[in-house]
Amino acid sequence: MSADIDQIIKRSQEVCASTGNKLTEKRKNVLTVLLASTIPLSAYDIVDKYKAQFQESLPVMSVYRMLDFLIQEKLVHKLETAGQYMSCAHITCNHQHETPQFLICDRCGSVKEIGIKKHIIEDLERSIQSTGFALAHQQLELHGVCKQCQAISK
Amino acid sequence: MSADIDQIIKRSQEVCASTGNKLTEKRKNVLTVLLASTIPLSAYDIVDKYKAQFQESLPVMSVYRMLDFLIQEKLVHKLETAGQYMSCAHITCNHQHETPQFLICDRCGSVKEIGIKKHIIEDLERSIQSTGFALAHQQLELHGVCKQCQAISK
DNA sequence: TTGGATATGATATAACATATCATCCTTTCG
DNA sequence: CGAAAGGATGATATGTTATATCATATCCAA
Repeated sequence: MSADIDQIIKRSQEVCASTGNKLTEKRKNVLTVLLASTIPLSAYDIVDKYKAQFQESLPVMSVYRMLDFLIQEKLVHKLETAGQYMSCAHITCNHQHETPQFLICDRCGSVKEIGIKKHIIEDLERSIQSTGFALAHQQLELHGVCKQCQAISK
Repeated sequence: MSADIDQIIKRSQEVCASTGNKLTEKRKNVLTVLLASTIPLSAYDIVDKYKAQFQESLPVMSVYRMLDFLIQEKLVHKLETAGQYMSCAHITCNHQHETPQFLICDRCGSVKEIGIKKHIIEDLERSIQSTGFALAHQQLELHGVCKQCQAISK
């Protein structure tokens, strides 16, 4: 485990402790698998990587439960448009989480998580207000082509 | 078929003709099923409704193909976060389509399609520009609770 | 009328997700 | 200490969304 990942895990344990929950060995391992990946993974991808990395087979049911837990602790995001999961890019940040905005490359599958500007969200909310709709978990998933893939196709 | 739906279908036929394509009987029926629904439907939902409405069984494979066609003609939208489909609320409008923005009620499943303000999209694009990412099909799916459901829960 | 293009059918399977009941492990409290 | 309770995980089955592939049918143009 790289020093970086080690540090993020340590911070994750603190996050869980602060909510009165436990980052068990297996939950920690699932998070580690996600941290080690440059692209988001499906629950079934995680089963495979987990087996390769830890020589231990995990039922997909358990992976889903552990993902639910990690999402609840805000250590992991689910990409709804892809049915995939990725670790939060800001686990070690102390500041409050902004509304996450994901730039999903439809060519290579990489995803960049950027914070969305507050005033854009505010504009969006204002634009919605007249309809009486109450926004829930705000998360924007934007599809396109990343810089690297654009360079390649030229 | 209601007069409203009848008119939308007529307009849809013109749209297809203008792109050199045909709104066949079955494609028209699939669109009719979607137009008649107040909530978005999955491909499998459409199979069921189609059977009830037209006394004819359609393979789900065909439904997916027809949906692909209708989406290409911009008569139908796919909600990526839900795996469901709905007819475009603006088929009979002549103006150019704005970036669609969907307000999805997580309680009752209803979806409201509203046009997003141009300046918000421009802000979003500017916010993304620095990363070198090229946006593709722009569509925002926002989850929350609609006005009616808020009223009920009070 | 025939031949190519487009549309649809049939079958199989992949990929993502949940329901349910059983088992195991830890914590707590008498 | 030891049993009860609650949380975490395992095992099995099944539901839901989507695609691959090959076959058949329909339509239009040369």
